[in-house]
Amino acid sequence: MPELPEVEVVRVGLAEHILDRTITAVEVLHPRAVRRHHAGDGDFSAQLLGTTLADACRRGKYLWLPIADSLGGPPMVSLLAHLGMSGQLLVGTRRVADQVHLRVRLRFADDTDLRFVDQRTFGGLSVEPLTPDSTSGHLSPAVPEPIAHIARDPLDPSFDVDEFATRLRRRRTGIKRALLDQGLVSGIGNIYADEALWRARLHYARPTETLNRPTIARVLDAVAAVMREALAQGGTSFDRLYVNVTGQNGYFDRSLDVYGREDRPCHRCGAPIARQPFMNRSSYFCPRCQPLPRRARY
DNA sequence: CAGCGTACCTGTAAGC
DNA sequence: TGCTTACAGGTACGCT
Repeated sequence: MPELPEVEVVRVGLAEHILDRTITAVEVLHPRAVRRHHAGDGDFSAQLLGTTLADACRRGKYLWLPIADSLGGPPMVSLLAHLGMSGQLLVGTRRVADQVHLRVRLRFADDTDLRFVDQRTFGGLSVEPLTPDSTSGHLSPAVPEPIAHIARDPLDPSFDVDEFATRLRRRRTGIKRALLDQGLVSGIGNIYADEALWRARLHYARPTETLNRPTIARVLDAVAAVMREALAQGGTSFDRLYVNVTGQNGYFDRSLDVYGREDRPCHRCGAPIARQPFMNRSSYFCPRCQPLPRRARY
């Protein structure tokens, strides 16, 4: 469930299903799933056992669940999750059979459980200290230490457009590479980058230093709009790897304008959508609506 | 040090 | 049919 809308669908599901329940067992079935927890899987389990998860938070593609403080103060640590390319967080019960790629399970006192299922094991869980937020904005809730460098995402009310524009124009790269840089703006992945650039009519290799303020605002508006629309449809699911906490898939794949539509007609002008290799993957775009700039940065 | 290429995994689908 | 290759929603690390 990789990009922001899909992760937000999961966050909402976690908030509805697993908060304020005592964790009675922690099972790490694949050590790679907790490789970011440097103290090891024994410590990972020990830090969670007997606690409750107080909230479900997200920035970009990262999720975290603050652990209720035993003395009643504000949480000091949190369970941090990243879904990588194929991770799922599923709410189940004792009677649900183990998934093939089940990596970690937290059991709760009421017979429900939270399962981290991940085919490719690029995702993972860890327990991390919470630290005051260093990014811009008036509200400064705590964030897990390893994601302190992750920028705010376009759906964050404290996202600072001016700061983003300044930093973007200092870059010497193409617009798509910049949009995928989670330290500059978070939550955007390969699907929504291509969809937003199509909406903003910009080629993915357009040099960032050539973008003026109105154009940058247009790109950000396109990103936010496509993400809100995707969220309303439960996210994008090409296959059963991408589902919410109860195993339901999203429907935004039907609304995609360019991603995965090579050789099919552009929804605006009818020209065949092009696909080009990009960062070991693909970029999809309309060669007529999004012409190659005179100078290009890939 | 910013920017870019590659490695990390497993599975599916297409090509021969 | 079976083997090989290309590709997949992401990030981290090493090299230049």
